[in-house]
Amino acid sequence: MDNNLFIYNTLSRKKELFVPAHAPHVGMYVCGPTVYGDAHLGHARPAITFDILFRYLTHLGYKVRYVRNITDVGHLEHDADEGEDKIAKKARLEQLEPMEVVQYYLNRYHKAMEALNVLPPSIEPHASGHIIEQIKLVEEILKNGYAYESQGSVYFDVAKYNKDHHYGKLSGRNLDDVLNTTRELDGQQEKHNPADFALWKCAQPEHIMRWPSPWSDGFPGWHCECTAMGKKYLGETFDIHGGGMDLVFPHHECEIAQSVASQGHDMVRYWMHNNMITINGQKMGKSLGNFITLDEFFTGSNKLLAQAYSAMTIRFFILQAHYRSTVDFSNEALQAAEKGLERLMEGVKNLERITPSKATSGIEPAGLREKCYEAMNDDLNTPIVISHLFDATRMINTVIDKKATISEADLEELKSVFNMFVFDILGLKADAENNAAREEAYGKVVDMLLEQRMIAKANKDWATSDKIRDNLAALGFEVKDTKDGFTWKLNK
RNA sequence: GGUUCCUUGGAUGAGUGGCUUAGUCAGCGGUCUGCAAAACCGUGUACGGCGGUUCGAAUCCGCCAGGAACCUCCA
Repeated sequence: MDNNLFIYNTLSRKKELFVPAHAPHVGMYVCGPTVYGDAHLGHARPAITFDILFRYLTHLGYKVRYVRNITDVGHLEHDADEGEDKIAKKARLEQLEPMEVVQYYLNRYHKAMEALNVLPPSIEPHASGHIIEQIKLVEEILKNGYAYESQGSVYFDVAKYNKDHHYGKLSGRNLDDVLNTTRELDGQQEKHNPADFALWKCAQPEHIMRWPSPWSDGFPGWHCECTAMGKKYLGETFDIHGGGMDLVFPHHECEIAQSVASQGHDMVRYWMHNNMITINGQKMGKSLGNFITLDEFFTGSNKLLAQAYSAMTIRFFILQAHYRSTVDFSNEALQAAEKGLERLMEGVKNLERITPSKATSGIEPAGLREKCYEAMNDDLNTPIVISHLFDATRMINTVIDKKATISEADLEELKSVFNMFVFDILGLKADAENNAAREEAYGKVVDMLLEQRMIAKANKDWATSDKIRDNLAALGFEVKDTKDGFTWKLNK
């Protein structure tokens, strides 16, 4: 399982050679969505980023267990410990069972992920299905003296922990900074210290989602689920933990503290974080209200959108930026991505139309595979991979134009590299046609018209010929003349 | 205010000491075509500002300006 994959570890702030603890097995945990609303463009970023990692590690021959959780309890609004549970609030507003809310949005999330060609994870555990594991985690932390009970709730004792370990090592903070900047909020008199976070919350009488525990009927703190479920499915130590950069503090910092406090050491070897998608230079997010849902992109039903964008355009758009850079949404950028993707996919199709020659001349197809691997190994540099594929696309088109030739061996190599990187690793695909049969029928009509046009052309009846072509163009059919006939395609 | 980070051509977006500063989109010129389209070829006064280190900096260091994320839930 030799490889030279370097990934950026948030913990060390450096690119590190990836060496799994138990090769060929790789354990990978990624924070999934809180399912109380439709997924938006921002949610596509980690899903696609870690989909690429999942695909690439699998491609390299690792046996990857990829866990992506579903947060369906314990995620509070407004502030860490006193707000209303997000799921419960939505349920109350829509008069549904909380689990109905969860199921509804989870189904829609899965549908969006499928459209984006994001592979399903190996395990997708729900927080609400792991209450027992979370209670056990809290008990261990209590036993080790890093937590205290207060009025039925249990809090993590950050000050105590920080005496023995460094609270803030992931986010680069020290406890004094945290203390100086933690807001004083109402109802925090239960805590010894404002920086302490809840491990278990005693439920108020009106709270629907509640479970019995040694301390009270209540629910687990948000940070517990990932620690408990990561350990359950990936063990005390696993390789990769991913998520959005906005989760570094406090969520992932607290996860580390919980792991260390319960088992004496951190679970995670490589922490990876994707950057944000911005809109007008600002983070796209639920609380800011400036988000566009994925469905809205697919249908174009949002005032900010000039048109609909296919799921593959979204995927390609995201992959054209490195995952640790912010990427700014704009119609112009998405339209550029749409055209670029079309060019690339056209190149893939053209590959099948090439007739190989005896020798390769005029182009230089060698080394493409290595260059693509090199880019992937450099912290998943997908924009560079794509640029290499575009270079190869130009070669393909040159051969198609009969301005260069390619040998059978080189052609096979190009096909192999394209299939591997475009489809298997980058996970791109041709956008599916919905009503294929109907389109086929329309296509035949277009063929018929174009046959007529061929006749007109043979008669040098340019007026008729142009009229057919122009009328088709007006309907969105783009006609291309070839040496011995024609091809056409429908634009949108 | 604290912590972390960013600022590259018309739009995006890679690159972190020297080799031609990727690629995509848009623009311009050309080849091809009956004319187009597509494709191909060519084309761009880009590295926030000011200093410093260096034989050499977009790339390292300092200061300044502007912006962002986190510090409360957020992918």
